[in-house]
Amino acid sequence: MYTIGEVAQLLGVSTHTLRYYEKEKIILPDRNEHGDRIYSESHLQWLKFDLKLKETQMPITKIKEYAYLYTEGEHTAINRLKLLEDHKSSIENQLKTLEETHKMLEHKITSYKEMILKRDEGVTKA
Amino acid sequence: MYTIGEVAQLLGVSTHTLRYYEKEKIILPDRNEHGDRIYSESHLQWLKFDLKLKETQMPITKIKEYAYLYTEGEHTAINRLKLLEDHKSSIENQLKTLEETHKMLEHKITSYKEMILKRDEGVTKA
DNA sequence: ATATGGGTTAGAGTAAACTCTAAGTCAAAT
DNA sequence: ATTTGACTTAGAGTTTACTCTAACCCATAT
Repeated sequence: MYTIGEVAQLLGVSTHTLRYYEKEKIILPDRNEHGDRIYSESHLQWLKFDLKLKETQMPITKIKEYAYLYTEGEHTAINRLKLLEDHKSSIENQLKTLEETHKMLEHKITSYKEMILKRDEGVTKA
Repeated sequence: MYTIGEVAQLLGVSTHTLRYYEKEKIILPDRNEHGDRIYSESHLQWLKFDLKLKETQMPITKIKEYAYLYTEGEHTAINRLKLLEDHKSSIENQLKTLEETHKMLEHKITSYKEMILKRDEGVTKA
């Protein structure tokens, strides 16, 4: 069981952000007798997953949608499946772009190194 | 040689965006006798590269910096090299996150499919 | 006693990257 | 003649995802 501050620390987000996610109904932690938010292990896992979705460019609106469907129960399973499959495709596209660009950069970096080397040889000779 | 509208079409950006990039000194196309922007093949290649950087999460400020260093001449080659190497690292981190999340999604998707299948079997039997 | 960390509402502010509007000009094509 | 696509300046507006402030309350730890 974690307080908001502990969760913030653990996940590297601010307490502001956690309250904002709650306002957006992305996570709904429990409360203790004082009204303080209490996050369980499963809340933490949920948040971690959400942050992975965010890191992989899923917009907050989609994450909200997923969370909403979740609260709506089992009959939304197909919708959630669809949403996750769409995101999987998106990730595959991103991977493609990143791999391509990675290759381009490797080439450019090699060229730059050669260029600098030749230039510096020239300087040494002069 | 391309007009701004042609470049916009080819690259899938708006003419607004191209003028904005020019204001930000990311691309500086030539002009014809009427003052219309004229983009050469190399301008196009430059833009394509910039868009790849953008797609791989390089902020516009960094792209501007790279463009600025370029205009400053050969003595900035080491700085440009450093910038590209940093971005290569960033891409490697993104790849890691995406691959991890891709795996997570594959698992979740499998679970969902099983869950839906079992549920529908139940319905058929009832 | 006071500092720390938690709570609230309501709303303002921020940064990034566009995106668009107004209001006018100019040239080529139909 | 008019539509189309180009140009200009200057600045306003939009979206996303926070981020923070005010102003006040409550409980635990030092």
